Amino acid sequence: MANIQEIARLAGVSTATVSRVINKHGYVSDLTRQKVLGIIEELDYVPNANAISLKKGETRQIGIITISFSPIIINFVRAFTLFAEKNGFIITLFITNGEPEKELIALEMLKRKQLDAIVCLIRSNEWDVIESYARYGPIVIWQRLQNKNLPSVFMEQFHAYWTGLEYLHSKGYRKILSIYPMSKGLNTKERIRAHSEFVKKHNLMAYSFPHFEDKTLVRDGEKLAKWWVSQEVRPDAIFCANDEVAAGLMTALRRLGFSIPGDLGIMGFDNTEVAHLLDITTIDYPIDQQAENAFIILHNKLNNIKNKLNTLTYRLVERRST
Amino acid sequence: MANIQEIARLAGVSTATVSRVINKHGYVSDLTRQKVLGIIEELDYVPNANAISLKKGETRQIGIITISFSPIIINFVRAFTLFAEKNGFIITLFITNGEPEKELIALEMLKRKQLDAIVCLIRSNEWDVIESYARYGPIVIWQRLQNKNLPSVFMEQFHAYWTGLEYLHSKGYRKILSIYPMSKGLNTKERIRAHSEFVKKHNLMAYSFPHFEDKTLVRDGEKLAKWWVSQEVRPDAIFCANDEVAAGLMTALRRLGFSIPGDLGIMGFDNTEVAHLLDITTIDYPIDQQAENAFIILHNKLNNIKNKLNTLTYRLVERRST
DNA sequence: TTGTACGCGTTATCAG
DNA sequence: CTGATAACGCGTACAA
Repeated sequence: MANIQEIARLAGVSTATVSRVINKHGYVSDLTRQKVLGIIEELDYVPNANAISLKKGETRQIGIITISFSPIIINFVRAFTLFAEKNGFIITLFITNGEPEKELIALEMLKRKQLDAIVCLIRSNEWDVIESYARYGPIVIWQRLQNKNLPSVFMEQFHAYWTGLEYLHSKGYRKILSIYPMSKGLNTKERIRAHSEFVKKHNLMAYSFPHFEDKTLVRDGEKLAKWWVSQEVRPDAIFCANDEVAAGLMTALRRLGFSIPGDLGIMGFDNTEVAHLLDITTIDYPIDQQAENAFIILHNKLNNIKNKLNTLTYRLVERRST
Repeated sequence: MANIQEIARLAGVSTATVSRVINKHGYVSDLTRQKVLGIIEELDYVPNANAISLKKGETRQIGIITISFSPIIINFVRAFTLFAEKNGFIITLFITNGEPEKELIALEMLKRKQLDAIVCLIRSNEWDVIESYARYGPIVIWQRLQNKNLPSVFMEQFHAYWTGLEYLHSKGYRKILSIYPMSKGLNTKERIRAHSEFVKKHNLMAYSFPHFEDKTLVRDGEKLAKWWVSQEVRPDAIFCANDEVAAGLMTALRRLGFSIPGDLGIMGFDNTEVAHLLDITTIDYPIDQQAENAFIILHNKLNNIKNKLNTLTYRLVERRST
């Protein structure tokens, strides 16, 4: 396959000139530029990416690690990809299925200079393992974490959750059940804290329900519907871990003939598409801006600059499920 | 960061020796090997992947292109990744969302030598565009296609589908409705052909239903349930485009109080996990072997060898939905 | 405006 | 068993 030297030879110029034409650096006369471009066209020449990477010490590839896909993850990836591509980066996806070795492949690629940076959405290895790779290139985390080597774009959820609870209270709900996402996550802890302080503040200790954690799927919501139906004393509102759970819960109950919000108030979290579709009250959680922040952090580290991050703000979106 | 020269200097040997130690080529005395390995360990050295790629003219990275995820695609990717990793390749996923430019990113990476080969599961560009990249490296296709530059691992579906239909007939079903997957696909055409010949053979022209295409999701199956309920003259069996549609259909109908297979026989296709889970009769479609074949084809082309492909065989899996 | 020459980090050939 | 050294293909001072 043709290389830069062949182009140079055929165009009757030096490789430096060809390089200048390709990269639009420095001065090249129009005549030689045309000449060179002609040959490039003719030979269908493209620069060898590996040579460039070796020379520049960067691949302009960023890896994104996740265990699997959920709507909010897809949104994050989509948004991040947009920003990255605008800046000439390519995204490589690593779906680990929870296997630590798969995650290590990405981490090793960072170490071996095949990746310039990594975004870790949902990890499979212990934090200290991931942290040990931070010296090889910037790694940004999505989950909440306090670690000076692993910046995180998490958004504090206590107040957002509190806002949701207060809203439900203002609508007259008193027997409120909270459904929590991943049990190991700090966000879950924050929500639990918000809920228990809320219960204390309004003196709602009397209404206690089982503790539901690790509920993040539509199916979880559907199962929840069965549970709700089977209860003697039912919650009058359920604040779901995310919009998917809320959607599963709502559709399952309606299918069984119950009325939402007549029989039960339902609230989601994240404001993903399904919440819009099914008219579910939810908390808008600015995932696009988190993705942009993730990119800005990496970009800053890569270029030793200090562009400002977006300040993230949640927002209650009132719809017709409450 | 440390490079091979520094290791050589510190170990008091030449870079050639260090390279030999790393790659386990040729002869190195135990003593110097230990010495070199010690320094490598000490400096936490890893070879720079870009330099190796440049030198060897290969990256040992294979790209997989798909529009999005479905269970069967996930299975393919999982299986392919297994074979690839066993042979020292890394997989990069390109999820295009149907945008041709995203697909072009992968294709361009092949051209620029960042990818050694590509598997195209579901394309977004026209075939001739994809074909024009075949000169830069092996590309294997999943969908059915006749093209000498683009080998395909598709599996002929006419007989498999025919087998399914004959099975339904043997169980006494006469009013059989077929649901088809992607309308543009050749597989759909094959299935339509099988169905119409089947109808002719058994003289079932009297029972005709609307034509359903592009049904591949659980949701599609659920909608189908509504349609079925609303009909005056109902099919007595539905041969679904895949297991997901079958699953959606079955669960929705059971939820409405119908009995499967009492009121309706349901048959899936692919034999993915959900068919096992819900006990759905289906056609086992050996996706793992297709994935392995895809890898074998690429591997053969890359190394100019001729390993044999698996011969693919479908199989009817009788369960309790018919 | 253009060319020369070196270095990026490896592997592999050839000589010792 | 080990060491020089020439590629691999490109970008870029520095010189002209």
